[in-house]
Amino acid sequence: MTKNEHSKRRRGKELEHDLLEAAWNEFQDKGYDKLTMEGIAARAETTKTVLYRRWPNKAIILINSFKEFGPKVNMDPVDTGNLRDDLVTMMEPPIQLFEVLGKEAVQGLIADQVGDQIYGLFEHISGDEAPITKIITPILHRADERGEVKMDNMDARVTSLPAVLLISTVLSQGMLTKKDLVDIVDDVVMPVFKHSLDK
Amino acid sequence: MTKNEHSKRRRGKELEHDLLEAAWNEFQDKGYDKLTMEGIAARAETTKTVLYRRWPNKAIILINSFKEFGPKVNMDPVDTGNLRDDLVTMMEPPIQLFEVLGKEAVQGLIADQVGDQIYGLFEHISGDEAPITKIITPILHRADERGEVKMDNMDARVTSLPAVLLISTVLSQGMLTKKDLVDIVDDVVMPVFKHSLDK
DNA sequence: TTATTTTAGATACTATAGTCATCTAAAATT
DNA sequence: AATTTTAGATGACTATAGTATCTAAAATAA
Repeated sequence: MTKNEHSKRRRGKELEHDLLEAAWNEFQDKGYDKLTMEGIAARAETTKTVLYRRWPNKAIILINSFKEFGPKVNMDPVDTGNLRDDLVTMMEPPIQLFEVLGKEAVQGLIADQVGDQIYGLFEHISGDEAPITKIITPILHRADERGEVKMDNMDARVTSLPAVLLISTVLSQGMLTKKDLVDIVDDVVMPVFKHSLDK
Repeated sequence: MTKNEHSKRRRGKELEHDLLEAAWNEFQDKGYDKLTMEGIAARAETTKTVLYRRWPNKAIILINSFKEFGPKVNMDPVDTGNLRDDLVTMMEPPIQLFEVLGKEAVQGLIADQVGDQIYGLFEHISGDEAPITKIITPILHRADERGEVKMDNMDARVTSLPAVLLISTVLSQGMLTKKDLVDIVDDVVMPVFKHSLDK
């Protein structure tokens, strides 16, 4: 044994905690592009093998470390009384996320194919459903009761539209502002959702 | 000189042609995931540096080799007389593209950040405009003249919607069928485009 | 307490991306 | 024909991802 001579060998939850903490600190110091498996392992005083045993790549590690060590982003259930404002409100937390993680990381995460897990960063969501589905479903239910939409006529392509447009905005602009949200909702999402009434 | 003893040193267009041909053949043999810069260079009897001098990565090389050596996908200007059918027709060529390149390659190209160049595969498009813009603009002009839309009220987010939805469908399903096109147009794009009339 | 099982840790390895310095052939210019 | 310029050829190099294998510590079962 060459390094770490005095410390006990860590295991299980304790080790996992230390690994994710190292990943989070490494990300803060280096940024997403310079975040490497080697770097994380070195900071945690272990080796890549230990990381790969748990997570398949740095995108997944960062997501998990964010859940443990990142700032808590408030994602309370929304109920403004009308669909349009519910949607805008629902889409605000990702802005905070971009502020915390930065453009480079968010684009990196999307490029690394974990864009659809971005909503999963806000809370622990159980089951196999996409996080966006879990969040939008109660909003649409209430809108349906008020007669604003007809859920029976809305499929996954339609209900996932807010997430799809958030992601494509970030990819094309490297940015996400409040105005983007409002435009997405007013110019695209609302017309599509309303269309569910005339079928 | 160790290899290639008998052939003249190639240059300029001739060399570029050979490199792209090697890339296309290599892609046909190995598939996108196993396509490597080394492999392409070896097949062209040269080295990676020669490739990197021209193109930054394998995604861009494949796109360029497709333009030279891939099958020609018909992308005639569309004019069915109504917006809805123009849109569906406009979106059909990508299906052929997926048939030729395969799921792995298309997802790879999108992951490698060149998804927005997919429409550029159908023809030589000049200028800095996104290819999708060039294709959809005349369609929207005619629709505007017929009173089906109001172009003044449509921004880039709206006009790029067909391309965004094609890409997100491929990413989420790894597939693109005629039914997808029809649903995209009828359930999403048309309601959004029509909405430009009431502002 | 001892034997067994599990899993962390260390080392070495392969594959690929991408860069760099240098050499040299071929084209362009004088 | 001689010289200069351009750009292709080459091998070496670094960085990182990801894997395979072996050793040893900790947990557990006996």
